[in-house]
Amino acid sequence: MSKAPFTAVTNLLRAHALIQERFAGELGSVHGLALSEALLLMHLEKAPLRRLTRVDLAKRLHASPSTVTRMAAPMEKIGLVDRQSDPRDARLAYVTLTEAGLTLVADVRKTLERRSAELFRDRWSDSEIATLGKMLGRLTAGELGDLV
Amino acid sequence: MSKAPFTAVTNLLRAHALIQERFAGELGSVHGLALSEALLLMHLEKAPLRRLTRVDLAKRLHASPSTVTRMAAPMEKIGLVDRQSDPRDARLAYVTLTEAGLTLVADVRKTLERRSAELFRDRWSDSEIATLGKMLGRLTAGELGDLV
DNA sequence: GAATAGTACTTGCATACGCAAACAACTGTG
DNA sequence: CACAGTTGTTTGCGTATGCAAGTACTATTC
Repeated sequence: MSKAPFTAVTNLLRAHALIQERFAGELGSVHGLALSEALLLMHLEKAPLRRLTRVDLAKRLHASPSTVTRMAAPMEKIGLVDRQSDPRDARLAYVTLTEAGLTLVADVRKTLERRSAELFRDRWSDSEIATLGKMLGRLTAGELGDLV
Repeated sequence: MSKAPFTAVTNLLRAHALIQERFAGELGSVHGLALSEALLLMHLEKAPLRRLTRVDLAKRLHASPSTVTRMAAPMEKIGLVDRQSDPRDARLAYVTLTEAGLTLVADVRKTLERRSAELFRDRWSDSEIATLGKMLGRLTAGELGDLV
């Protein structure tokens, strides 16, 4: 009965907290966004027609639909996203990326990519980083919404 | 300019969400605890004298001292932890693990270890799990408070 | 030893979030 | 077509959390 799985899980929890700390500050001060808002924009960027319904967004963000509704409201107010309805299904309310949102998300992505690289800057080889990414990806295989 | 670091980070965020989902439910229904409360108890279990000040706990939990204060209150009410003051420094208010807390945390640990093992059950060799744990540990090297 | 600076804890306030309920619209079955 | 069940969205409510300010105590500096 090894404790390796438990070690991996607790270390993952700590690594997650580290990422939150390192990323949230710059994201907020430079782009005025929370990490969760940045993720929302990046999911839209990757989606066909650059739009997703609230429930699809919720699945990708691992959040509840109500959270997405409330996150989208202020982002719509400042013009990063827009609301579209579907002529076939009047229940659907797409969150769509605006031009301003598209511009911002490109910058945000650059910030996040740079911070991610800094996270591994010391003592990590390229192949180690790739291995880590693949292993973590295997844990969540089958989920939708890749951001890269 | 590779995107491997960014891939690793986003996959880690997803893996974290997966763990939250998988662990929170059973932890709540079986032991009546939130994951954060379980982590608090496990940190106390590992600490010398099985006690920590609120700021030390906050560092280990990556939370604010006020959060620890508010987390400890109900756990003190149900007898899992106790409050001790330091005769040398009257500012300090240790959170100490009670006997009941010690008993509970042993069960909680078993639950978490079992769930952790299940997370890797398919398609993971022992050495892969160990490698993943070591890599994640390297990211947070230098932090205090190992839970294993 | 008195003043200043730093540390530990608590509390008021604002924010973020999930759940459950309400509502609207779609789907399928008879 | 009618009606029951399902799905998408919103909103009310309770909870969790961080920040900033306040309080109490300790450490430092002169």
